[in-house]
This record gives sequence, C-alpha cells and structure tokens, in this order.
Amino acid sequence: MAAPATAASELVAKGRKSAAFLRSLLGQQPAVGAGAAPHGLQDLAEQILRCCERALAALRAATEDAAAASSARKRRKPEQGAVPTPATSSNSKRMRLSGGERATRAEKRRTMEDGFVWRKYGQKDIHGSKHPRLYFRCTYKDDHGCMARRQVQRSEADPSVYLINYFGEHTCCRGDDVAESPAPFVINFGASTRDGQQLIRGSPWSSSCDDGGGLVVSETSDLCHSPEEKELRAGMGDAAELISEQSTPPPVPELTSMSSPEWHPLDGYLVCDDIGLGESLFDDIGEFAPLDYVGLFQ
DNA sequence: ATGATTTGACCCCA
DNA sequence: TGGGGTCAAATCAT
Repeated sequence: MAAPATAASELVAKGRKSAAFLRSLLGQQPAVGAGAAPHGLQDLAEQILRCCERALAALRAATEDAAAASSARKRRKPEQGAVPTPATSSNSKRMRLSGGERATRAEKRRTMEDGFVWRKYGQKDIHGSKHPRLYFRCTYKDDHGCMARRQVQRSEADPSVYLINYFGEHTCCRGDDVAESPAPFVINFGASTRDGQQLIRGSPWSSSCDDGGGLVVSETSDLCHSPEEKELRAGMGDAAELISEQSTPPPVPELTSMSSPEWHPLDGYLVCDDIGLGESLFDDIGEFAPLDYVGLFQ
C-alpha cells in the first residue's frame, strides 16, 4: 500500500493514543458537580477509541487486500503454467482483450456491490455452459470515457454463485450517488476471488447503485455452512475456493427489490466481514451510509 | 422523453 | 471456421 495509507494509519494511531489518554484522564477525575456527566464523557472517549481501532483495522485490511491483489496480479500469467479452472477455461480465449488489456482481479472484497454503476450491454450463450454470460460496462463510459467492464456468469456448479471478471480501470471514480456516500463498508455475499474472478453468491443484477438497483439480502443467515456451499466447495474444486472467513451473518432487512428473470431474492445472502471487530455489523449501520448503497472499494 | 435492457448481427481471433 | 465480445436497433421501464 502507498505512503498515504501509512500516514493515515499513523494519524489514526495517534488519535487512538489521544483517545486512550483522554479516557484515562476522565477515569482518574473525581466526579465533578452533580450536573456533570463524567460517564457521558467517558463513553465519548470510548467511542472515539473504538472508532480509531476500527479505522486502523480497516486500514490494515486495505493494506492486506492491496498486497494480495498485487501478488495476484503478479501471478497472472495465464498462458504460462496457470492451470485454467473450469470457469476460466471457457473464458480463456477472450481473457485478453483487443488492446492487449488483461482481465484484472477486482480489488474489492467479495461483495456483489462494487460501488460502481454498471450498464448491461450484451449477453451471450457460452459454448458448453448452461448459463449465458452477461456483459456490463461502466455507466459513465460515455460521460467520462470510463472503460471499465465486467463479465458475469453463473457458476455451473452452483447457480447461486456468479463468476465475475473485471476488465479495465475505472476512470470515472463512481456514480455521484455513490460518491456522496460516506465510508462504505463491506457486505460480503459469500463470494470469493481466484485468478481474476469473483465468486458471487447473489445476483449480477445489482448493476446499479441507485435506488433502482439496490441490494436484496436474504433473511437466511446460515449460508456459511449450508449444504449448498459445502457442495459448491467440493464441486468447484480447483475452479473456486470459497473463502470462509465470514462471521455469523445477522438477520438483515430486505432493502429493495430487484427485477430479473433469474433473480431469486433468496439466492442472495449477506455475510459480514470482520469490520466490526467482533460486533455485529449492523450495530453500526447508522454511522455509515444509508443502505441503499453499500459497497467496498479497494 | 429518456435511459436501460434485450437480442440478433457483425467482427475478431485462435 | 467457430466461439466469444461488442455494437446497435428495437423494445421496455420509469
């Protein structure tokens, strides 16, 4: 990760120290007047401390992600020695694009919502695959010349899993609605990444971050250990390796509906990452963005 | 009216 | 030459 992140990390660490000091000071202070609220102040100090700790954890996670993505990129020499997975083998022919451009692994966590607004521009039945491949490009291609694209295809082994390939870099930043969102956080759909692909349990139809393309999350919460997932793990073999780092997903509300011929709301799951340092992610929802947009950026 | 999606056609490349 | 990626007109949704 770059120097700015290190600097941010140091600053947050300083803030954390200050908050800890403040807390200890408040703890030493005898109760002042009857009207004073030392507990409230202590709570405030605690809160600041917790925020700093979370920020540090997030920065650490981002650093690790960047490192992982970077090593994944280094590893990406598809023609040399890489064992093509069943999922990629059908893609292999066109993984290299016209300009010599390569598929890049999405540098985001395993979330369906990646914070960008996608427009579907094509769909193709793939030879030997039961499910068509869907082609999306950034909505801001015309506005900002953003050439980012993604391909989404249902897994053969588990139709509730989507394999996603990303191509090109976003030069548009994000949609305005997204840009307004403060501190996005992770909604993990139980997807995983491998060799430029993401496995997404959910729907590819969340191609928009605006109110029309929100997120449907199931109230089902035991995905992590579902028979389907075990079967998928076994069935995907080399093709995909589901990362099982999820914490226990809390029940979550249904946010919006998505219309799609193939989209079944119960296919989508919400699995929280460890952003809450052991707490429920949704304890903190109020502190973050409205849930009509959730996502994570690298 | 405008923007998004669908889908057949076309192009490129292995 | 066949399969995959993209284009663009038609259609749909808001």
